[in-house]
Amino acid sequence: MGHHCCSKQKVKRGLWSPEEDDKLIKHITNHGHGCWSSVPKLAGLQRCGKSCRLRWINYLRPDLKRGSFTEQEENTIIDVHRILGNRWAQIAKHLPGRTDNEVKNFWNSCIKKKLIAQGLDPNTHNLLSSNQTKLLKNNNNASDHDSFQQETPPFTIDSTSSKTAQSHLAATLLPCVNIPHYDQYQNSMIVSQSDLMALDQFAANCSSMESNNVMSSSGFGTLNESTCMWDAGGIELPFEQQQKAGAGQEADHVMAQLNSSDHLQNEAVNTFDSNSFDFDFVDSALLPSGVYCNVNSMDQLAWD
DNA sequence: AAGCTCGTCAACCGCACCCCA
DNA sequence: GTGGGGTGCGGTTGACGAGCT
Repeated sequence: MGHHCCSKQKVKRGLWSPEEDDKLIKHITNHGHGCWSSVPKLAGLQRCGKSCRLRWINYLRPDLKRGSFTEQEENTIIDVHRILGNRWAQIAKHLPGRTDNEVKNFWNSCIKKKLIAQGLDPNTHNLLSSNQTKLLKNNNNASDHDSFQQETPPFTIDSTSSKTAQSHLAATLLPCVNIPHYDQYQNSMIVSQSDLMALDQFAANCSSMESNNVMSSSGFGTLNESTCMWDAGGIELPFEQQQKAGAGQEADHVMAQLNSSDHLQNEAVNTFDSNSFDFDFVDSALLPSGVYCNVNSMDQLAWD
């Protein structure tokens, strides 16, 4: 079945020969691609326009970067994917010289496995249960864990969410504070049962939040879905609790940032169970990766 | 050496969107 | 408003090579 753009003509399919590449390069160099459907005829190729376009974009374009992905590129992909999901073209825009196809292949063949190996759901970036991890390792296929995605929609929790959705925040919190540079922190991601319970309690207490609060690689934030922009300090932690936990200067800085937005603070403070949350854990989990203090390119992204 | 399995990646397919007549 | 052509995008396929038995 050919493309509608070339259904009337006899077209060649499959791998491109060097001669075909030459013809396409010469044509586009001399004339530009213009209307892709007319390129094969003008370039003397027995291909459809769509195939020419793909070949040019994914392989022949002069500004393409070759070689394997760098660690920095890998981290960027993970960070952007956490926010955008499988929007490969958007992700590729943050990696100069890389194509959506390249990013997608790299994700499916490499990153996905790494995340699963670390017990993270590659779709949601949430911490997987041991059962889910086993399942994903056995069936390393995106379609196999769609069910997880449906049960745990990524990163969103709002005032209308069910208790299940709210407690999803707890599951979201853990991986998000560690993922950003998972290769650096994978060995330090030690989470006790009591921490998990405390987080769950924290999530349960956040029942009156407004808007959609999400976790970014840069820490707590609020994603305005209509604008796709981040607001700082979407989730507020009570100041006295940080003090009680003995958080130091960095925590002060954090709280100063958080307190600058009192949007949710009062409700969070009012509903927070001061005895059930381990701030030492939050402190140790957040601050080492500089999640509050560094406003990096990922923040800029949300935003785009 | 031959056959098999698995991973990678180029290419294809089908759908959605945009633009224009 | 609408239909058709062109384009972009994400999911999927299949060829190919490396490693293993």
